[in-house]
Amino acid sequence: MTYTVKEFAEMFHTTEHTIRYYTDIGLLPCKRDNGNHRIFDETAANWMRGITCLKNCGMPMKDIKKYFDLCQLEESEENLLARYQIIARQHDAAHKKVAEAKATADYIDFKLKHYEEILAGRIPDNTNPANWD
Amino acid sequence: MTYTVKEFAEMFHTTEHTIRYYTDIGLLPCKRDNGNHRIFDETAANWMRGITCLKNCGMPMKDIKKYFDLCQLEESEENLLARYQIIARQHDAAHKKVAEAKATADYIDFKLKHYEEILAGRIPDNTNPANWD
DNA sequence: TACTGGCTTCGTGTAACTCGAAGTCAATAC
DNA sequence: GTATTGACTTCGAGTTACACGAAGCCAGTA
Repeated sequence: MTYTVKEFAEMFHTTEHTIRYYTDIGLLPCKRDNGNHRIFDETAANWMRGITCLKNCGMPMKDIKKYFDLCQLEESEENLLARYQIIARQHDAAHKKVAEAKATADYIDFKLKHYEEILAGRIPDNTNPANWD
Repeated sequence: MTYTVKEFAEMFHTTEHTIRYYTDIGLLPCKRDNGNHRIFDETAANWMRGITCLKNCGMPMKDIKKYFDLCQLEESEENLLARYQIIARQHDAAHKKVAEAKATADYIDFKLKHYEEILAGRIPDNTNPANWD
C-alpha cells in the first residue's frame, strides 16, 4: 500500500506543504514514482507517527531529526541508551502537556459557564471589570 | 501589589522578552514608573491568565487581541454574544488539545516501555526495523 | 568617578511552516 | 493532434511568535 502526498497529508491531518517540507529537510523518507512524484509507504507512516508525537511534546524539528538519525545508525549500547534518554525526557514533557491542556480546558469551561449565566440573565454583565470576560 | 517585568515573567513561566513583546503589541496593559520601567498589577495578571489560556488553545495572537478589544468596548448584546461565541469555539479547541496530549502521552509511554524491555534484555533491539524505535 | 545591575528601545535572526508563481507531465476532451 | 485539466513539481518570498544582541539610560554602591 502506497500513498500520494495528498493522501498522506490527509492521513495525518496536515497539509501537502508540510509533508513536502518534511521530506525536503530529510525528516521523512520517501521514494519517487516514474513521474518524480513522492510516494509514501507504511514505513513512512510509522516515521510520521513518531514525528507527530515528538512534535506534540514540543520537541524542535532539529532534535527530532537527530533522534531519527540515531535510529538509522548501526546498533550499539550508547546509541540505544541515547535514544532511551531522549524518549524519557519527552515522556516528562508529554505528561506536563497533558496537565497544561487540562488546566486550560478547566479555565475555559469556567469562563464559558460564566458567559452562560450572564446570557441567562442570572448574573449581571459586569460582575468583575478587572477580569477579562 | 505590583510587579516588574522580571517578576511578571517568572509568575507566568515565560521570558522578559515575551512580556515586553506583549506590551508592545498592545495585548498586555502596563503602566510605567518614574524611570519609564514597565509595572504590572493584578489586572494585568488577570489579562495574562486569559492570554495564556487562549494561546494554549491554539488561538493566534491577532484573534486574542480582537477578543480583548471586544472586552474593552462598551457593553452590548452583540458584543456579549460575540465574546461568548469565541469562548465556545475555544472550548472545543481546548478539549481537543487534551485528547491529543493524552494520545501523545500514551504513545510515548508505550515507546518508553519498549526501550525498558530492550535495556532489560527481555526483547532484542531490532524487534521491528520498519518502525521507529 | 567609575562601575555595576537592571531596565530601555530597536533592529535583526529563527523555526516551522505557509503561500503563490511558474513549470512538468500524464490523462482525458474535443 | 492539440488543448485543457489536474495533480504534482521546485523555488523563493512571506508570516507568526517570539529570541537575541547591541547600545543607551539611570539609580545605587565602591
